[in-house]
Amino acid sequence: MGLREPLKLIAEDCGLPVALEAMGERWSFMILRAAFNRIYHFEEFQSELGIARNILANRLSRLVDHGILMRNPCPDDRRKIEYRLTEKGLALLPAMIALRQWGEQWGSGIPSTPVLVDERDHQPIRPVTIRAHDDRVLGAQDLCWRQAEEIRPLSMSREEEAQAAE
Amino acid sequence: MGLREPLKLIAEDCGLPVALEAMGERWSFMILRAAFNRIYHFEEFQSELGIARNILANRLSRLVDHGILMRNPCPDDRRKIEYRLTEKGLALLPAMIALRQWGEQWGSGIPSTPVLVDERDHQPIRPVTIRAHDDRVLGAQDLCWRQAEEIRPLSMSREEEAQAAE
DNA sequence: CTTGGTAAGTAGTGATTCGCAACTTAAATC
DNA sequence: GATTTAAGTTGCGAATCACTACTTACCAAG
Repeated sequence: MGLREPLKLIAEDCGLPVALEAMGERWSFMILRAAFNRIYHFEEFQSELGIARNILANRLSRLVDHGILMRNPCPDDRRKIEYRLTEKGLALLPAMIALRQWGEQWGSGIPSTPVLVDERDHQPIRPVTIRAHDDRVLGAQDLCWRQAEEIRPLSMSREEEAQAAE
Repeated sequence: MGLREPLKLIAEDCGLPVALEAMGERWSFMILRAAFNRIYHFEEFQSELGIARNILANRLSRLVDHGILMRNPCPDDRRKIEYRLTEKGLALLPAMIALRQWGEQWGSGIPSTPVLVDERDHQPIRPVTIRAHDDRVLGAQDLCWRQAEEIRPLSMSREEEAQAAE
């Protein structure tokens, strides 16, 4: 039977299945990207993405159910509904940018214009990387797993000590 | 007809559709995660993930086709085949970690043990963030789009100037 | 207040994919 | 030679996807 088991039940030690449960379907990330690009209404999503209407309705509902989008009826035109990113939805930006940058760099090498830049000085953003607590950039070979109990704080800064003491 | 158009044809200005074309299917990220966790063989993936065998075979082939995994017959046991991450596959680590961290933080708030730590000092890694060229952390409101031509270098370091002059 | 148009969503219909189990092939092991 | 193991492949029913057409609620013009 195609009764698909939620992915999050498979490896609960990890947040990845939880994230995929919410965002792992075919159009979810494209809808999220559109929402970041100030697309707010059903018809806008539909014409922007070319997605089938029933699928779009289903995805938007799912994203709302997962608390990634919020559904606000427009006060000025009560036919219209605005889908807006919640805080939880906005928090997906690093994941989306990381995916996007990977696609740019490794997928058929498109220079990809327009470029995403820092609004303050209009310089391109850096590639998204894994960072150690002291901001060193880490690769896959620099990482390993530890139980939470094994982690011991070493050489806190003043700020961090003050924060930890709360 | 369900003849699904590749997502990358829809918005070519962006690497996201390209990334989703390769990694957007149901099990792809779970397989990638397993590969990062030193799962290399078909039967290991199968028992680790509980995925159907035909789907697993299909996904592994697709990931190999996309250059994310490489398929190496084992010299010692010629029945066995090792699926190993390529450089392109390893480059997905930031995207995967970003997704994982989002799932941890926003999905039912699991503390998530074991924790991913820096191998050098066994301290937990930082949350993945968007960074400006000078390493400032940026949020969604700090970003905007620019044409590549509009970007002008300002205040290069010696190294960057030397690199740009090549 | 009726007609036309727009926004959002639903229903119907095939094509495709998914999930499960059983089967196949080739190589290693007993 | 017989059995076991690794890596798939095949067949089938269920779920999902995509396309089109239809519906409902609302706004706007005449």
